[in-house]
Amino acid sequence: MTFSDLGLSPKVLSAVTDAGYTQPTPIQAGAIPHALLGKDVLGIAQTGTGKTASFVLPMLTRLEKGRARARMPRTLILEPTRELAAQVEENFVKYGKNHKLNIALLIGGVSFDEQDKKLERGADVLIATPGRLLDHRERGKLLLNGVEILVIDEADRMLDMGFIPDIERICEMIPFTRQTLFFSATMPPEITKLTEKFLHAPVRVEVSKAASAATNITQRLVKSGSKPWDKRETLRNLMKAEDAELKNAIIFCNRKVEVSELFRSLLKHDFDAGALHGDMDQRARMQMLANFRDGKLRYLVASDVAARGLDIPDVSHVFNYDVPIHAEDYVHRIGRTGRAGRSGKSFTIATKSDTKYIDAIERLIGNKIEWHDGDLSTVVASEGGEDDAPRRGKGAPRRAGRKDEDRKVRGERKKGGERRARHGEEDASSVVAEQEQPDVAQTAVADISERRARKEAIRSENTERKSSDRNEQRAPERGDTRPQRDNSRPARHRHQEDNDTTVGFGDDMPAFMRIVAKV
DNA sequence: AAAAAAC
Repeated sequence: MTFSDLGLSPKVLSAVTDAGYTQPTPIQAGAIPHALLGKDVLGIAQTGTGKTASFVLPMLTRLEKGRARARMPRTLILEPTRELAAQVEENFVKYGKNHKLNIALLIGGVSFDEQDKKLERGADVLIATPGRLLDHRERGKLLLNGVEILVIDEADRMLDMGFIPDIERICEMIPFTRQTLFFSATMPPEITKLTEKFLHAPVRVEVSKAASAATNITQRLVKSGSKPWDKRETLRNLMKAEDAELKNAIIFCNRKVEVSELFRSLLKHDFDAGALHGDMDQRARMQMLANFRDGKLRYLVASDVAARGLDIPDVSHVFNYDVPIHAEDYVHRIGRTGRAGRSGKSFTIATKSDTKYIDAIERLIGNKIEWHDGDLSTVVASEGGEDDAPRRGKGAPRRAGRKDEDRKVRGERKKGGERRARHGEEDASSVVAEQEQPDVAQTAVADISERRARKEAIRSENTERKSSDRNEQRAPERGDTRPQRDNSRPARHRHQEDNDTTVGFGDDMPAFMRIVAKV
């Protein structure tokens, strides 16, 4: 079976060939012929199975006929996260290089202006996260009754994220005559109900994933004391020990604050690290990811926003700074390494309180994970020692110093207990970034949240001048999860970083995918 | 014990 057997147009085939692919993955072989015939498809597949191309390629073929009208996109792809949406856009650019298509990416955290312009011009392909899409519609900038093909991607994840009501609303805005391509890794009852409601006689294409994680990933548990400084020290030792083998690594934390804390700590220890989590402003998110992909950053500290779907080829190591609470996340996280049949290594830092989560993970993958250097019974409670601490006065008692340091690493945020406004994203910080690094502010997208933040900053300056906490919070800080430290590098447009292994097929096909393809 | 997503 080759791509030329699937019925794709010459333009699409040529782009696929240029990208170096000849053999479709099971999901592609199963879905593409039906999608080309205009049938609804229910694809049950994980990310990394070549799922994206299984809708991008037939859509491109079908889009060759007809033209888009202003504000009336011809196709719509819904994605749960901004990064995934951007990644799908990259795929359209890559495989649509022989087409003249207008592609619009509607995601939060960036300016409306550019998105409006693209809608106005008429989008052949509209890729969106649900919130921003609905926002545009409510502003009257978008009509969905011209949509011919609707793609709902990662439906089960949308369910986890509470997007289903939004998805239903959007589905109801699009004519019945549309074609719907629906993808989900799992089929919980809510998702089945959704497919019954919105799909018409779908062809079911299922790629079963082996229950256990790929065998080319070496997995180890690493014992650690449970205090943050213990865990950071454990991690650093591990990173140093693996240095020779380590090309690049993603370090997963369970919480966004932990991402920030660990990131700052690693910087302090001169590790070449970036950070990625959902409360960072969009420019910083994009830039961190691009820099990591380009090899400008060796380590990426991330929340589970990076656990699924994101295509970062050739990560040599995954470290779980925290044991994931949901066993499934473990499989997704370590699946960021060992791609393309390469070998990968994953280390999971475990403390005494993690045992029940480890048990659940081992049950899910059907295997015991080996301990790297003895199990938790040999762990000693932490007392004193050096961590991130810069030099302190001699007299300072060690324990207190540690805690003090820990708070320092955590940043001033802890002090005032102030909480950042939810929708201001990283609020005033982007203003700081702008003042400090005008070059980036110029090249970066004009960010509406930045303008809001600026207003917010001015207002709080007027009303809360007395509060030193407040002022401190706005002070520039090197070790923040915000873009400051990378601002010296010009922002690159996402189209320029053309990873040639964006879709999980060809030589990037994980072993588990070859197992079954039921059509 | 979390994360994600509009402003």
